[in-house]
Amino acid sequence: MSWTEERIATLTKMWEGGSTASQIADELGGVSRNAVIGKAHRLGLKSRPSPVKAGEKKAAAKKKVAAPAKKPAAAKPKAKPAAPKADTKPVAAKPAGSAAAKPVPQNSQPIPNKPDALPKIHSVGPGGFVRQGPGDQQAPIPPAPPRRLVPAKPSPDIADKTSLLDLNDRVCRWPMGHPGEPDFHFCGEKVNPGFPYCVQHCGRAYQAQLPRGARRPPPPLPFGGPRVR
DNA sequence: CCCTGATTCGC
DNA sequence: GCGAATCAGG
Repeated sequence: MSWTEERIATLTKMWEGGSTASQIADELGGVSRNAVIGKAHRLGLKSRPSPVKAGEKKAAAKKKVAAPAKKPAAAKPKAKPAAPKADTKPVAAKPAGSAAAKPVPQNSQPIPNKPDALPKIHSVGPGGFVRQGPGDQQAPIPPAPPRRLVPAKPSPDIADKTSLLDLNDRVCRWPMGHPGEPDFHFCGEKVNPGFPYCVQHCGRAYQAQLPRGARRPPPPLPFGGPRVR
């Protein structure tokens, strides 16, 4: 599988929408969870509630498939348990799941006022995502949001449709239209229990193997099949 | 054990 | 660039 524009768009949206890498991989199909994560990082989007936080150890040397030949005397400065970096402070960015957890109200954002904030102009792509300019490196996001960001609905056009953000284990995930397009949404019907799709779409997703010679005409593909323009 | 994302590194 | 292997935390 290759990373087409549409697949990348879906990945980006789902990633930013809070879906897990597994869910994204599952939705895209043909790729592993690792592939999704790897791609996400390469795309520049990252940083999500990761179980592994600062202070990791890079001690373990990775050895993949049987190493064919080692480089002679190619010492790699790898393991470096020492040199504890003291630069990053543990910015407690708890999801604030239990709001009343701490009676001590940790100071909220000092609201980094930016008097010189340039009125950046973003172009908005189909589906409502904000395009990044060429050298527009996503800004470091200095103020770590104390709570999980919930992206607003991309567009009112699909307010009554089942958007990516509306997906859960109980609604049909059959895609309607093409990712990245303004009206892209999901079926949203109640799922056939045990399946990711409703009864109707299960019938499309899972088709019985017919005996030879009794082939069906066209197996309908997800995403509406090949694009017709 | 399961899950998660991060990272490395051979391809 | 890609992604399996591996890691590490929950």
